This record gives sequence, structure tokens and C-alpha cells, in this order.
Amino acid sequence: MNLDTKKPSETLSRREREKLAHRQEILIAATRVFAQKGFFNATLDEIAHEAEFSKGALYLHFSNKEDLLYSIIEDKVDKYVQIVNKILSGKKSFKVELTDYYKKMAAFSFDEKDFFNLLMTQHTSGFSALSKEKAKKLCAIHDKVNEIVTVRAEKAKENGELRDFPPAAVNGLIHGSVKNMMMTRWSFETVEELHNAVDVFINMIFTGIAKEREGYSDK
Amino acid sequence: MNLDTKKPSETLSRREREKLAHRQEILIAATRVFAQKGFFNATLDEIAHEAEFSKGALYLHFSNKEDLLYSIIEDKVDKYVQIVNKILSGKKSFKVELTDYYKKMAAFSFDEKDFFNLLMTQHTSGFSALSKEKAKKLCAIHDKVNEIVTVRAEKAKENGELRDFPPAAVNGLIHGSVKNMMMTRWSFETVEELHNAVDVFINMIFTGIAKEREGYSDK
Amino acid sequence: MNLDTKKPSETLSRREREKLAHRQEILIAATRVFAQKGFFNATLDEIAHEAEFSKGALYLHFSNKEDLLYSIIEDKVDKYVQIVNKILSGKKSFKVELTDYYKKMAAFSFDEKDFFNLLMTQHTSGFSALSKEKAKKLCAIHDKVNEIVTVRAEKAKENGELRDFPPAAVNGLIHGSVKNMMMTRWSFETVEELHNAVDVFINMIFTGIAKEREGYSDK
Amino acid sequence: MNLDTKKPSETLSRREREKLAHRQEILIAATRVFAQKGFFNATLDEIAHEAEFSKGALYLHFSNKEDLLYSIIEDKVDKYVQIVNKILSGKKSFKVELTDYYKKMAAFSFDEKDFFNLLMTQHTSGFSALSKEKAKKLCAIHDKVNEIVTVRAEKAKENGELRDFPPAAVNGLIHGSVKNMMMTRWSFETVEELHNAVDVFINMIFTGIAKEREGYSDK
DNA sequence: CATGAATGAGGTTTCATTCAT
DNA sequence: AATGAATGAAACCTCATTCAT
Repeated sequence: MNLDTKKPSETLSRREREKLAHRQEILIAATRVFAQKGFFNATLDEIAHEAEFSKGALYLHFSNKEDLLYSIIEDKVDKYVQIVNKILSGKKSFKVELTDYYKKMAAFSFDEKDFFNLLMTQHTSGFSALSKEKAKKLCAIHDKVNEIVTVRAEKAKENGELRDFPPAAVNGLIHGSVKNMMMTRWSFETVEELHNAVDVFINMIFTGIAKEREGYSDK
Repeated sequence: MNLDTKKPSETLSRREREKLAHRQEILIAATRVFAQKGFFNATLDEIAHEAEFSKGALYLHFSNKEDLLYSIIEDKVDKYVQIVNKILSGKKSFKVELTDYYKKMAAFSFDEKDFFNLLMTQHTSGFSALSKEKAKKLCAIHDKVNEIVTVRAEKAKENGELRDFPPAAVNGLIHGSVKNMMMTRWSFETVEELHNAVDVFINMIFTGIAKEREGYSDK
Repeated sequence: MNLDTKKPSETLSRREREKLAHRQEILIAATRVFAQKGFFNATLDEIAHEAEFSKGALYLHFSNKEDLLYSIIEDKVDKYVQIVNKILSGKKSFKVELTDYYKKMAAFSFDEKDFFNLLMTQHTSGFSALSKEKAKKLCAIHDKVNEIVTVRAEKAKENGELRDFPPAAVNGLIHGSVKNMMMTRWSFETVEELHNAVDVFINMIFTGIAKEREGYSDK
Repeated sequence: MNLDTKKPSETLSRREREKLAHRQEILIAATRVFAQKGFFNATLDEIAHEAEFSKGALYLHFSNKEDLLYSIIEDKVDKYVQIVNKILSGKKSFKVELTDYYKKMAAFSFDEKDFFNLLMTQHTSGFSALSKEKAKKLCAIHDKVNEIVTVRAEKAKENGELRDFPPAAVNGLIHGSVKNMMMTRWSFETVEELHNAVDVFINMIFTGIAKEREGYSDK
């Protein structure tokens, strides 16, 4: 019987484990500084100080300032695509899944403010801090979320849950409002308040804001 | 009888008229460069070259790089607040006025791509390129639009045009989708296509995306 | 009989007279600005504004910034050399003439503060604002005053008015104290107070500061 | 028993010692360049080149050009105030101490020509290169010397060593001549010649330049 | 692995001087 | 003669990146 049952990820030496930990500390510090000052106003001096490492140490983990920003975003965005994918799996009704999606994003926007501020500003500016190649990669990940939502909406339409609206419009409605929610948190102070608001919001977009459902035509 | 009936604004000397024209040329060039490269990646060398003036000439009109950005945005945003104000005057139904609003913004996003890319990226990053004082001023102008929309929506609710939803949510819906529309143009190539899509979109948010208006309760 | 009895200096046309007047206005303005800010911190914009002319106009009278400074100093220093020369003519006793010299300088330091501040600062820094050639010229004028004083002191020694001290020392005593007086005005508020102090001062350097004239030896 | 008896000042690491040494090298280079060209004509390029460092290295030790000038002067002037204070301690006669003072300043003006040229030119122009706050600080140090001399002279008067002359006048005599001596070195080539001249000079101001001590009145 | 002094390219800003009007 | 917009050289300063220790 093999006593060495450790998986590769468990066979990290102390050295390697420490190195990974340091990398994480730097990423967290950099996220905070980037979020507060913006990529261009942030200096490596400040990030190093915040991370309690020397400036030189940053270069042991990241090849340059750009790579630091890229690493911050890539690491997390990947995870979140998976989360979204799981939530919008099609096992429940579209309305329920969409509600879950909004709520997850709401929680996220409270839990990781720094990261989200950073992600939003960088995405809006087209990742102008990054080389074209890296910017494209990140945009691709971002687009993935749009695709997941769109595909799920198509399916809901086929299931008879949704009326027949152009996908760009539906996606624009959802995407725009999620982004808006995450950035402003609709002026709420706590995630619970925001959660409650989500239920109302979902109701709103599903049933419409108009008093009378005039002009409704089920083509 | 005084023959000199010219108003002051008409008595600009050729010198003054030229100076104003040159100021405009610089603003246009700067808008283009800022939009393409972002504020921090743009250099005054490039702006000067684009404007076909020397670098020093920029300082005859603007006190520094920051002032250049601020001037670009302030000039136009002011005008647009007035336009929005006029459109959402309350003389027509909310639905009609909101449609006009979306269409005007759609047209705007096509006519002045450079400016809007710039405005959006800068606003998302909280105008981090500007001093706190100036950033606040611009945010205040921006908030004005939100206020106008919110107030108009309240009125519509009182008129019985809208159901009773929280203002933050309604505003989030409208604001988020307008912003999304202006930035992505919903993947349309021409303003006409976008115009047509707006009608569908308005219908969507007024009557809801759900097939059945289940869960509808007229509190 | 020749009716045109005007001397050359009187035959200036209105044009020429005006030009000279303008030149003087510029010189006065420049003196004030240079004195307040120093040569390097002063800008031609500021001088032009102070003189109520355009920047370009400065170049109608002076070939460049340096020439402006040079003209200011040369014009006046020349006159003052002549005044010193006249005062220390040797017609009266050395003590009386030296007293007159100090008093004239005292009056000067009150009447033309701007100019003297400028002259002193520029001279101390070796006219570092000027080209070597011009700096030499001005230093030569300046040295002229030292020479006049030294020569006059020699004569006084021969006349039996002064004891036998090295000329460099005597000149150092006089020159140093005159300069000090002109720059600090010995903390007096009015020229009259300073005049009175001069009498005491002259008495001091002629009879010595020591209580007992010990160590006196009339070599 | 603690073997580590080193005082903190002795425990500088090699890094720290080198940093201080480099700071000194830069100060020396800057002093030379400033003295030769004047503050405004000197460029950081030139100072960096003279110091054999890069331009950026200057900013590791000094926050800007102004700080460089300020540091040069502050460092030394402080020391010299202490030296003057010690020399004019009142333990010997005023005449002997004043002679020592002049000789020390004479030696100083030969040993540190660069620094003194710099100090004199900058002081005369009211440290116009510095911010008001820093200029005031330096002037305060400078005034301290005047105060020390004046106080010592008062004491000498009370001791019966000096006759009764206004302090401003006595100080003007001493201060003016010391400054003049330090700047011109009375045209001497070596410090020894200047030393000898000081004895004569002291004799001159103590016993007066007049052949006859007429007008002497021991009030 | 960790440090932080040193580098130097590149940016913003200033201002004496010119010149078309 | 007078203007002031335009120029462009040159200055100061920043900071990502390197490298000897």
C-alpha cells in the first residue's frame, strides 16, 4: 500500500508553499492599491510597501507591473465564470437561476469591493493598461459570461418561459443592470438589503414596469 | 439711435475667433487621443501632433493635462444635461419620452464615439485622472442626469403609467441599460438599427420579458 | 544767423521722444520685477505686464532678457561713478568727503531700493545672469568706485590725515561697511536716522572702537 | 553582561554608511556646480555628472533641486554658528577673540571657496531660490551670527574694552568687513597673507584710521 | 530568496524668442 | 510701432526595472 497518498498539490515543500503565500499577499496588496489609485497612479513602491515586501521581491513573482494586474484579474475571473456557469445550469427555472445569479453577484460586490472596482474600471477602459494580447484574453473571459447568459436565455425562450425578444436586447438588459448593481449597489448599505431588492428587480424585468400590459403581443 | 447693435458675443475680433477655433481643434484632437489611448497613455506630444500645434501651444489654452481632460468633459456634459432635461419634460407620456431619450443617446453614441468612450472610461474610474475637486464637479453633473430620470419616473408612477417599484431599481434598470447600449451599441453597425432595437427594448421593459405575467400584483 | 539753435539732444522728434520714454518705462518696470523676484524667477510676461506693454514690445528696445538687465545697471552705475568721483574730489578733507559719500549712498539706498537690491544681488553673484563679456564690463565699472576710494585714501595718507594702513584693508573697511549699510540700512526706518548714524560711524572708524588707543604706533 | 556596547551611531550597516557617503559626494558636487554657475544656471544633469551618479540618484537623497541647495547650506552653517559661538565665548579679551574670529573666517574662505561663494551669493539674493519657509530658516541661522557678535560686543563695552557706539554700527563695521574679506580675500593669494593682514585690520578698527585722535570724547 | 540603491528613458511643464498681422 | 499666438529647446522630476550584495 502506497503511503505517499498526497496529490501533487499536496507535495509542495515548505519553500513552495511559502512562495505561493507570498504571491497571494502581493496580489491582495496590489488589488487594494490598484483599486484605490487606479493602475497608472499606483506605484510599485506603494504596492511593495503595502505587501510588506521589497520592490525587488515583486519581480520574483511577476514579470512586470502589467503582469501583476493581469494576474489579479485572470485568477479570479476564471473562477467566477465557473460559478456563473454552475448557477445558470438550466436545472431550475430561468427566473430562479437568474435570481441566484444576481444575488451571487450582489454578494460578490460586497465581499470583494477592491477587486470589483478594479475589474470594472479596467474593463470599461478596455484594459488599456495591458498589452493588446492580454487585453483580448481578458475580454474573451468576460465575453464568456455574456455568452452563458445569452445561451441560457435562448433556452428559456424555447422552454416557453420568455417572450421573443432579440438576444442582444435581453442580454443588454441583464448585463447592464447587473453591472450597475455591482457598481452602485443601488445605494444599499448591506448585502441583505440588496438581496431583497433583487427579488423586486427580477419581478420588475419579468413582468414589466407598465401598469397596463398594453402593446403586449405574443407573436 | 445707436447703430452699434452688435451683442458682445458677435464682436469677437478675428484674433479672438481664431483663438477659440484653435481651442476647439485642440479639444477635438485631445478627445480622439484620450479615447484611443486612455488619459495616462496619451502624451501631450501626441495630442499636439494630432492637433497640428506645438506642445507649448496647448498651454496657451489649458493650464495642464488634467485641465485638458476636464475641459473636454465639462463642455459637453453640460449641454447634454440640458438635452436630457428637455426630452424628459413630462409633456408626453413617459414611454414616449423614454423612447426619445434612448434614441437620442443612441444617436449620440454613434455621432461622438470618441467622446463617449472617454466619458465612460473616465467616469467608471471615478475620474481618477483628476483632482478630487474637479472629479466631484463632474460626478455632480453626472448625478444630475440620474436625478432627472428618477424624478420623471416618480411622476409617471403618480400618473398611473408605472407600477410601484423602488426608484433605485427603476433607475438602475434604465441607467444600466442606457450605459450598456451606448458602450456596446448592442453590436449594431448603424444608428438606424439601434433606433429600431430601442422600440423593442422599451416594449420589453414596459411589458416584461416573461411569457406569462404571473406574479403580477398591483399593490 | 542760424535759427536752428537746437542742440542735438533737443532735436528729437515726437516719435523719438516717445520711444525713449517707453524705454524708460520698461526699464523701471523691469527693475521692480527683477528686484522682487530675482533675474531668473522674473518672466518677460510679468515685466511686460508691469510695464503695460506687450511682450513683443520689449524686443523693440532690448535685444533680449540679458540686455534688459545689463541696460538697467549700466545706465545708472555710470552716473553714480561720476557722482562718487565728484564727491571724493579732494577739495575738502577726507573725513568730510567720506561722510558725504556715505550720506549720498545712504540717501541712494532709500531712494532707489529696487535698483540697489538688484545691483547688490547681481554683483554678489558675479552677474551670473550675464555673458562673461558684459559681466566684466559691469565689474570694471564697479571696480572703478573702489579705485576712486583707494586713490583718495592714498592722498589723505600723504596729506597726513590718515595713518599708514594697507590700502586693501582701508578699502575693505570702507567698501564693506558702505555695502552693509546700503543693504541693511542698519535697521533704520528713515534716511534721516541713517544720516545721523553715519556721523557716528565715521567717528568710529577714524578714532577707533577701543577705549584706550593702546598699540598705536605712528610708524 | 551585554557585549554589544556599540552606540546606535556606530552600528550603521555598510549599506547605510555607503548611502551617507554618496549623499556627501552629491552635496560636494552640487556645491561646486552651484558655486560656479549659480543655482538657476546649474542643471541637475551637470550635478549628476559631476557627482558621477545618475540624475535619478539625486532624488534618492534630496527631494528636489531646492532641497539640494538647502541641505548644502544648512548642514554647514549650523556647524559654523557653533564655531563662532565658541570663539566669541568671552574667555579672552574682545580684541583677541575678534582676531581669532576674523582668522577663522579667513581660513574658512580659503578652505571652502565653493561653499562660501555659494552662501554669499544666495544670502545676498535672499535665498530667492528657496521657498519662503526655508529661506526664513536659513536667514534665522545667519542672524544668529550677528546676534552672537553683537552680544559679545555689548559685553566688551561693559568690560570697558570698547567705547560707546551704537550696536548696529559696530556690528555693521564687523559684519561688513568680514563679509568683504571673505568674498575678496582682500586680493591676497594665500591664507597666511590674509592672516597677517587681519592683525593690521584689527588694529585699524580698534585704534582708528585717523592720524590724530581728534574728536575723541569718552562719554 | 530578498533587498533597495541605482538607472535612464520618457513625461509634463516653462518661457525666451520670433513673426505674421 | 505694437501685438500676442506660436514655437521648441531644455529643464525638472517620476518610476518601472535591474542587479550587486
